[in-house]
Parts: sequence; C-alpha cells; structure tokens
Amino acid sequence: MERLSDTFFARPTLEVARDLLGRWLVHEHPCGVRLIGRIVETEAYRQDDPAFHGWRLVDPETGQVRPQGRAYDLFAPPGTAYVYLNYGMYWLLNVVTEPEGVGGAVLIRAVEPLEGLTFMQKQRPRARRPHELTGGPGRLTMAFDIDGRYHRRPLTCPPLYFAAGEPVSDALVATSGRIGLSRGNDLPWRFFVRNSPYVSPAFRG
DNA sequence: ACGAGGATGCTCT
DNA sequence: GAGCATCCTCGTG
Repeated sequence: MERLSDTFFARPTLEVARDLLGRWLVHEHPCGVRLIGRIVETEAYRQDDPAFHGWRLVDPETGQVRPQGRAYDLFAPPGTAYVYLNYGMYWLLNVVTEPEGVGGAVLIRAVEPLEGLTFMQKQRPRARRPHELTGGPGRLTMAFDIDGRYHRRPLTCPPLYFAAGEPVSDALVATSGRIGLSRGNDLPWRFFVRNSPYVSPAFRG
C-alpha cells in the first residue's frame, strides 16, 4: 500500500482534512504488531482560526509568525506530527498541513479498526461497542499506543504513517462544526463518513 | 439514551 | 490561576 507523501499534506488544510477520509492510519508498533485504521472523522485547524493553537503567533497586520512556544510546531513542514496532551490525560494526533511556515493541522478524530484488533482491545479493555475502541481522538491514540514520543516526527514514513487507502465519495461525506471548542464552533470544518458505526453516535448527525 | 461532574497536567497569562 | 481540540462513571428516565 502506497504511503501518503509530504505533497499530500502541503495543500490547503480543509482540502487535506476532507481527503484524509478513507485513508489508512498505520502504526508499525515496536513490539512487532501492525495496527491499521481507516480514517472516518477529521477536523481542520487553520492559522486564521481562533481555535488554532498557534493563532496568537501570527501578527494580523503583517502576517509575520513569532517562533515561540509549542504551538510553533504547527508551522513545521507538511506531514509532521503534532501530538498534543489535553486535559492532562489524552494525547491527540494531528498532522501538520500547508507549506512549511504556514500554520495548519488536521486532527484525526476517529478510525475504523482494520488490523491489530487484539492489540487495540488490550489497550482499551473497557471498550464494549464498536465506536468505543477507536472512535474519539483520545480513544484512538490509546488504542494505537500513540503518545508524545511521536511529536514533531514525520508521518510520511514508518513506524507511524498514512497509506493511500480508498478515498470516500462526496455522497458519503458530511460536515459539521468542530467539537469541544469554546471558539470557532460555527465553522463547518469537521468532516466525517456518513452513518459510520465508528463515529460516536452523538456526533453522527 | 442522556446529562452532569470529576480526573489531571501542560501552556500561557 | 485559568483554560483546555476528552473520556469515564454514575445518576435519572
């Protein structure tokens, strides 16, 4: 299966978020297990967006970027991992988009487990229903054993990368506002596969 | 099925 | 010290 390269990610963030649906997230785990999930839910974050972590780094007048703090990693080369710990407990996996120096990222919110289910279930012993295993940005990182050690590493080569998979047709794609934000909820920058059992029921639309 | 509340640590003010 | 790009448990219906 062909890997997605940096040219895939060096595009407008909304385009990448939409196009990642149906692609595969692959983790060749150090212990020898290969984990694969088909992406069914994403969210786009752009540098002109108040919900974007690096929002304050951009001068609204000049467009100049202040290279400071962790959020500056969102301006890294396309295809770089931005792995963020939120609520002190959950790692969230993003892939950096746009050309280097332009801010942007796509949050991977849910995948459909395709390979390595035994490992994933061991990671998530409480999961009972299908969507509880890998549905939700914090859940999928637990299932795939992804944490801060991947922050700033390329997602264009093993051990953690994206594979071409099969794109999803427009008829099967839905959009909505992004989830869990206090600002920028009005922007329809969440993309998900319609009626997927692997998207949380409350957010299936 | 759904809503409220708590856990918990990092970043920036 | 506030504010989180969340998840789980335990109430109620």
